[in-house]
Amino acid sequence: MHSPALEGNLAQPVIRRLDALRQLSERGIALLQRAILEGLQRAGQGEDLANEGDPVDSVRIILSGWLCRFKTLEDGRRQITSFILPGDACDACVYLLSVMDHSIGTLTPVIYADIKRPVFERLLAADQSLAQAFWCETMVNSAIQREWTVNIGRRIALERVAHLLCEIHERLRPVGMIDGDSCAFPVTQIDLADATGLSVVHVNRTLQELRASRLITLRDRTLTIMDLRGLQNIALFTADYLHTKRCG
Amino acid sequence: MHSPALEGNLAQPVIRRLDALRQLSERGIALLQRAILEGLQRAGQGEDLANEGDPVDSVRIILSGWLCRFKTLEDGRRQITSFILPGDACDACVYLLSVMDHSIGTLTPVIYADIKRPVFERLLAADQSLAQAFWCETMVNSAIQREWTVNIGRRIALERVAHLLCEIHERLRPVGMIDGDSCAFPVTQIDLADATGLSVVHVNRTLQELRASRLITLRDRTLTIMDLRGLQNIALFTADYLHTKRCG
DNA sequence: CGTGCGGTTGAAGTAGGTCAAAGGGTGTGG
DNA sequence: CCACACCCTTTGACCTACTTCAACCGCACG
Repeated sequence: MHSPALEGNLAQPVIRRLDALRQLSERGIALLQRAILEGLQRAGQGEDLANEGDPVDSVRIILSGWLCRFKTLEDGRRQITSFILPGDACDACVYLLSVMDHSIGTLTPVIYADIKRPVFERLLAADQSLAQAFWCETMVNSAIQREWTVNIGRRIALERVAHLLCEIHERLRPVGMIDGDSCAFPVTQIDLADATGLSVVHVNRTLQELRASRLITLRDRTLTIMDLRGLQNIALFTADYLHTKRCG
Repeated sequence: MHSPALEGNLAQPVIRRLDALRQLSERGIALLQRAILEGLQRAGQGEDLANEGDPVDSVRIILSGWLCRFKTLEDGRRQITSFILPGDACDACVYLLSVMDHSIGTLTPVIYADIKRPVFERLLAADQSLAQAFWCETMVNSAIQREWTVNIGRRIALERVAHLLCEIHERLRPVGMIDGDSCAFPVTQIDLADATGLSVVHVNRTLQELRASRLITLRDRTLTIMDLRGLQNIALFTADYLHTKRCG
């Protein structure tokens, strides 16, 4: 686990993700890679990396594993506001706000880099392409959050679940986590319900409908999209909001 | 309208907003004020300032008037994803994405400053406090968007509408647009429905319920919150996510 | 071998949607 | 100055997509 080769691989998803948004300079890549290796951390499944109210003083970059942001109402109702996938920088900039207004929990074991704020700021100052890539990432996250608002506000259950699956599929691709038409999908139906604003029971029935329509298979934490076009159609999905083209 | 005094006043909401997030330097204020005055624009009510797919090459800072961001599905369903209030910088950073993934429409006549990207970037480079304030603003907007996800996903109609009213009230305060317990509220029930993910009919009945509970008055585009604590209670509202304390 | 979690099923209830029509205010054109 | 049109609001009746409750199943794990 501590051979240079393996460690180099660890940073791959992040670099792929950022480089897809904004071409990184060689120097930027090297600096980033070093910062990542110096801040390596692990967390188990079902842990909360941060809670509402916590002070924020570092940036976390996810190297492997899935997480989710969520908020909980006083009476226990829970809403997942986004999924954080390998290569995502969670809180690249949230730290500007000093205090967490939401929580972050792991859905799987996770390997991440914890980069202290001053280190991160030096990183951005040292390489313009890195700074721009991180800002782009932040803006894409905002765009995703807007789309979730639309999804939950105006799509019916079937469209809503389908849309979420399309989004995750599309986001996993650039970081190389799609294998054919399948991908890991470590999200329980409970999580899916909390992410879509539906009840577990209804998510269950909705998934069955998607399966019955031969659009997807979802078993043993593996999602297979059998008919991507079909799924996108019923989801009213267009990938524009993910801004996968290079920006800036 | 073109006396220096009046023009100075125009920029007030923006400066108050940004300064509340991150104390601005004298120099920063002066630079910002100049950039604003050089880019003054107007728009009428019901105009779209930008549409999905449009290229983005400037930042708009709202000096007076209300706008909303929204997305429309193919079949006409519409979701407002946020309200843009006086003092807000719409797209302070969205321009990084090059293409709009949503539209922006006016709810009232609007006065705004259109600042071209290179000018804006020079502004940020010239004064650190301005740069930080704008980034903070962007992060607060993300936080608001997350809360909307929670609102629409997990709150019932009554809570949801109440929460939206609380939020707007709270956001108008720092820019000095609250008069006692009243404020302008140029949002139709149609808009309210599109913002909350409800139907117009149900928004209407929900408002009546809030009125019957003597929590609010809403007539002639004026909102009066008669019992703020009560409204916040049923909305499960806490202002934390608005990060009104200085940050950074 | 129990215990607990996630998934599945059925039955019954309800929050909120849809449809349709009517009322009030305002602006416009004849 | 009236009439008409348009937009927003309001109301009533009916409908349904989704929730809730409750139970059961299968599987992994201690």
